[in-house]
Amino acid sequence: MSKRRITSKELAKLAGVSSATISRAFSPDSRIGSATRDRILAVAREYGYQPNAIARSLNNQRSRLVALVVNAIGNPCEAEEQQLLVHRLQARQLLPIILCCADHDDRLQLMRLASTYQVDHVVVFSDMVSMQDAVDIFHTTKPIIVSFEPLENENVSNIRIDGSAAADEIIDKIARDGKKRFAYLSGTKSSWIDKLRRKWFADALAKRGLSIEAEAFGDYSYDSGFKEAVLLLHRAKVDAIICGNDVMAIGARDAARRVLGKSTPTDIAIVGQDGIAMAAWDCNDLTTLSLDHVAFMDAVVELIECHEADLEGPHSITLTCTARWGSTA
Amino acid sequence: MSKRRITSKELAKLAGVSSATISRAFSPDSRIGSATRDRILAVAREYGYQPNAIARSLNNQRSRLVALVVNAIGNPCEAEEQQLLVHRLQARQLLPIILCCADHDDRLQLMRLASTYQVDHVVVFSDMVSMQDAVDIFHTTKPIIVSFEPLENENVSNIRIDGSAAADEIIDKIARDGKKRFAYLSGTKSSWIDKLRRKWFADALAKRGLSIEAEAFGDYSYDSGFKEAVLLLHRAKVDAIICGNDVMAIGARDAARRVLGKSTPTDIAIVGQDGIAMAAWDCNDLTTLSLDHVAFMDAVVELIECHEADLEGPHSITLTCTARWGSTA
DNA sequence: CTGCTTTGTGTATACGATTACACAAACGAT
DNA sequence: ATCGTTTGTGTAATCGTATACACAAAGCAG
Repeated sequence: MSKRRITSKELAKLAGVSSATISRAFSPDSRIGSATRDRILAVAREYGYQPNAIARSLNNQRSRLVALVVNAIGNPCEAEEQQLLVHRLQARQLLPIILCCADHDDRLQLMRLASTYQVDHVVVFSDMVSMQDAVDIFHTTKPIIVSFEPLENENVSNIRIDGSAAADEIIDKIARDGKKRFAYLSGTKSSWIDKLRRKWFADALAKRGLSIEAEAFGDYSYDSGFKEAVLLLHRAKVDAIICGNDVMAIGARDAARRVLGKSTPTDIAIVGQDGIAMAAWDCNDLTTLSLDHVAFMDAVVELIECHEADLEGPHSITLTCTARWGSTA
Repeated sequence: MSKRRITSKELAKLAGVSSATISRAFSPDSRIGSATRDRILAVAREYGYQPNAIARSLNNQRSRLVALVVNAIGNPCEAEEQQLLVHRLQARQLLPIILCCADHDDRLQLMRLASTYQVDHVVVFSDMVSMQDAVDIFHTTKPIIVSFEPLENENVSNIRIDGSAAADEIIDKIARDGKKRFAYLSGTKSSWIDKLRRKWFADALAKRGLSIEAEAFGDYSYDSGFKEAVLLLHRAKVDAIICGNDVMAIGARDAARRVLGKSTPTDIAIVGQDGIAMAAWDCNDLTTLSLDHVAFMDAVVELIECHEADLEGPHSITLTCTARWGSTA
């Protein structure tokens, strides 16, 4: 029943040493006799002693906490990456704090709250947060922010994603299949990453004298993909829809199939983005502009390690997307 | 550039008051003149001062950190719940630390690490961790553990889930449709929750003189559902498969369709469990034993609030599952 | 055996907030 | 005008650890 946790001072008494020695027993490279250390660790185990990380953080000025700013946990498009990152952080004895919020103001509030916990690193996945906000809120703790916005800021490291070649490849195939009228279904109205993705495809189309003829905005969810596709297909005669992510693409395909009775890729081509595992499921088999999530999260960890090692300045990594061919385009 | 965060003592000097007064300005119900408070808050905003949560936690003995022990983030079956819970925690100014690990030993290590951060609450979703382990590791901090294991322990609050009625309903329908030979595809070999779910269906079958004739074990993933279903259908002539979760059910359905050329529900009935959003997608339309995730997470929060309010003793809540009817059974 | 370095340990302080206690000023009632 | 209460603020201790510094013991070279 909630007995108070034993402190180093109390353990010191029990082990007949000073509290400083207790601390040293738990620090790998500190001057301490190996006999003393072994004895202390034994007594510690006996009494269930573990150094208090909160107190250590206060003293150290390092919390080993990492804030992860995300749009959503539930959406598979992000969840896969989050899972990979969380595992990698944990392997380094870093604990992830998830900041997840749909509403913009709440998100800033949340980031302010997390910043009071003196997080060592901040990973901003959410493209709704501007780099400037993130820098402002976290500037005092440790100013590395891993993000994907191509903004040059001395305190921000970022990862850039280039999908132009893969988008070109995909558009090439679809155009050669005879499709002529393209629609783009965005995930959000305001995010820059959505605009970037759209540009990859718009450029690929322009190269072939084509263009985005119809457009709609969803919220990265299946339901929005379904609904917007229905509306889109009713108001415009398009034979290809490029979607902002895979989940919306699945929704759009279901809409085309079910509501309009069209089949892919004969009647209409559907393209997703992200390359999540679900896209490759037999029932989906989506053609999608795919990002290597493992490489992506490795890059995030690389940036974090640069920061842990106190390497100065911003760092930048660029990743290239590839096309995953399915039966929808 | 990583300027040190300003402290209350420094701000005190700037505002011409003592650090105690600074602290009071940030504590809602403390004796402080409203003029002083306003002035301090203004100066604080100007210098970007925010009380250091780590220091406060050390003094308070309350970290406002919550450990969430989960099997996976990436699996949609859990992710939806996690998302709901994270939102609810954040609304209460509680920050969630995710502990996510497939491997059993790592998980215990991770829990030990989190416990050194003096988390206020622990929510154990992962059914691979025994209550005893959780109680042992977290007994010193705050001993409330919200879990689903029906174990009576004075320091553990739990949520029980009853799906027996819904399972009965589902089996009834399938049996009336003429299906006679049932298989059960488990999510894990060792978890008690999986055994519980299996029992609901086994009991419903027994009531009708039927039984589980074939069995297989997966890992809650699509791929394992697909693979195990193929093996299962090759070695046993079954016409219904009950799956440990929805994702495996989708895998099993794809296997039956694609590899065996069977269609649902005519040739074979497939049943999932969880009732995730994806199960209702047009392309899946799964029949599933569904749990109300909102009610579920509300229950978790209710237990946490009991604990925040220092209500003594363990608390227990029971939730009932319902059947969601789709086109797969 | 002397002087110097290394090793192991204790003492005391810092980390940045909260809060019990003390006390002065202001206020109200008689 | 006096006493008692309330209000606002400062002082100092506390939370649990890490570490700079001091110092004794031990090891070693000459």
